[in-house]
Amino acid sequence: MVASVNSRRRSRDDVAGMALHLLDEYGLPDLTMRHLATALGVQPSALYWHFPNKQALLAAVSERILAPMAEVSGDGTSMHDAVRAVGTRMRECLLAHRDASELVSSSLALGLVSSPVRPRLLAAARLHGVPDALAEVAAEAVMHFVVGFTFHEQQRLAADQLGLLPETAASNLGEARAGSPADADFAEALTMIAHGLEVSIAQHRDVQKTRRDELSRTAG
Amino acid sequence: MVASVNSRRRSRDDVAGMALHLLDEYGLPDLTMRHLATALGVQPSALYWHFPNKQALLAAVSERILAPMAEVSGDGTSMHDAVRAVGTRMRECLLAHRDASELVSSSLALGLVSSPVRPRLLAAARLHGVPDALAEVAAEAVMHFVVGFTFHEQQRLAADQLGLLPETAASNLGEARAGSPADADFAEALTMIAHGLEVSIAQHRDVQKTRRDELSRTAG
DNA sequence: ACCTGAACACCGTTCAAGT
DNA sequence: ACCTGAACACCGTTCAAGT
Repeated sequence: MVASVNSRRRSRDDVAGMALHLLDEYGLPDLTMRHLATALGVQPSALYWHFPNKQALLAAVSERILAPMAEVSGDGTSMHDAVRAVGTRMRECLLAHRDASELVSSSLALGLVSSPVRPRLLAAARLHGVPDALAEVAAEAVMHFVVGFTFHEQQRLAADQLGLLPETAASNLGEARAGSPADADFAEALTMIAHGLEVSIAQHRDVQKTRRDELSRTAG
Repeated sequence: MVASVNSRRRSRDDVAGMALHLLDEYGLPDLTMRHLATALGVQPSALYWHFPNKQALLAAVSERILAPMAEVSGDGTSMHDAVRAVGTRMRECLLAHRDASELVSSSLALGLVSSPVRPRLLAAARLHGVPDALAEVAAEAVMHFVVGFTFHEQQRLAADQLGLLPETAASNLGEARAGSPADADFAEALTMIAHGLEVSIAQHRDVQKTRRDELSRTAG
């Protein structure tokens, strides 16, 4: 059923690629070393030549899922926009693959994959003269919110697809449509976090200014 | 090694209680139906009289972990304080038990346990005349941030305990000390979210006022 | 009402040995 | 360098049968 069961040797990338394919097709619970090996036309033990263990394999898959994050940068008009752009993009990455948020959440928590939010928010901060420390705090808030929100969202989607809902039904179409209510909730909460960052920046500037004033007063 | 292997019948609560005990003692990966049964002096299949499956059992454990949330209420001086109080309390609940955030995260995502943040923030909102919708959005942001942050924090702790760190070492003592750097990061990010809520509230009030003004203008 | 015994259908991982 | 074959030490869950 799945292609490439011929006798050619597999590369590390082939393995990760097939794993991502199986993830989309059958979901995380069925992404087992044994199924993956079968799909590649190989014995399960063969996978351990390419990856030391399953978690390492899943980390490689996580990196593929987050790859499109490279395309977004915080070069917007403000930190506010950067937070929204990066957060929105990350949710898109996670929604693009089945069970991706659960997978990425664990890779991130285990430290096997680095935050895709942090470097982009740091870059934006430097562009706008905002201290790194504030960007780091915002990056944590954004990343955890996005992963948590999308995890919740995706788990509900998976439950729906198993036909566990009573009335409203699976809202048809596996793909999340553009105007979903979750979209609005997500956007609102993300905006709230962005607002919080702006307040923190303003407070920081106030403190700086007060310090300067005191300094010039004692000096003058 | 673990008590209560006598012949008395077990209640649902006994099972959940022992599960929480095993969680603290051996961690989530070793919290298996078989280990739990052994600790209770019972066959694995016996557990399925008390719970339909493992996830339901884990949901019961999650509820025990979150039980202390009942003690906190949003009756502080402001919404800002309510957000901080509830968020801080939730993190304390999760840090009080090994691997608790991973466990609770999945129960929450599966919808087997309801948000402990939502009702408390809603209560606070009513007290302060803030619309429910804003409290709901804030509740989502706070909950996901807290769970995500603490998940990350706890996973690092678990890794440390397995002696996987090179230098700084496991910062001794399994218990998280009061002055940990994670505490400060957490507090800062939570404050940022609280600030964001305040901005959203202010914006809402502005919109309301503008509407009232326009109304009285067209009416007068 | 609560539990046993036995089975079913799986897992991830290791490791000597092959090519 | 890359993979096979076979095993090890596990899982969650079901279900007839017992008391």
